[in-house]
Amino acid sequence: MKLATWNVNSLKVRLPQVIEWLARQQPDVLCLQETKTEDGAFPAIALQATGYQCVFAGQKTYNGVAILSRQPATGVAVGIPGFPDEQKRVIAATVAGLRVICAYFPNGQSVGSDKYAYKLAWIEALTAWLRQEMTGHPRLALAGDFNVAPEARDVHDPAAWEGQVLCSPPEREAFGRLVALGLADAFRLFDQAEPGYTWWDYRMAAFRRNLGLRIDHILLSRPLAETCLACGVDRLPRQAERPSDHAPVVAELR
DNA sequence: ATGGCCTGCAACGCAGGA
Repeated sequence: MKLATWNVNSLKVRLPQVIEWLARQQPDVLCLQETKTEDGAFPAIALQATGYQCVFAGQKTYNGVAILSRQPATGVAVGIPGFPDEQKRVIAATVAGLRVICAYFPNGQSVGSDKYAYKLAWIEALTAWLRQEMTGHPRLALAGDFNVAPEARDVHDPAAWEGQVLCSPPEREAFGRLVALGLADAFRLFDQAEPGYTWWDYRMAAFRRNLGLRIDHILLSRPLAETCLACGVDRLPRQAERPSDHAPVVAELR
């Protein structure tokens, strides 16, 4: 079972790359973020033609999440219960006995901003909900763009990023509370030869210089972590023409 | 040199991303 997550930064622009990537990687489940596509315009037919079913929750211009899967998705839920939010950032579904939560965490813009406060409140609400969700779904995966680099080693220049948004102590503590629910960062289950950056700025030739951050993650509940065989970042799509600024993260489960 | 790029919307520049 292969589980993946990819912030595509517009599904409309990236659809050919997504289809190509599905054919090459053949994941069982792919979580997408920043589809920026209203539900009526979601390319479900084109994706079905590649052998994937889709559940999605989108809006115009911003945000938007989807779960693509070979097997049918059941128990589909959109948003965080009890946290009213116009922004389409969460979709959950059960696929082949796996509870998959696909999430696009708020960016937070800058420390101390309104968007930053929203980000922290959003993560807190997600955490409270997942605490409940995990009791009913022991085999649970939280995959997506967390917009948090958990540790200094997840940042190409920790000194420059110190205290900045994506790296600030409150964000990292919020990430820690999520992990403390009993979730494991799949990438860190293994000794990694690479830093595992998943995002590089479009500017400054950041990808070529590997000036990246590891902000996209797959967190696994303990029963799932025990079955995890590998986890890594596929940098290939970041080298494409008109790439997303994020690369996919892939976890292999037994 | 704190800006450089990309996307969508709708307008010929803006917000937002990270």
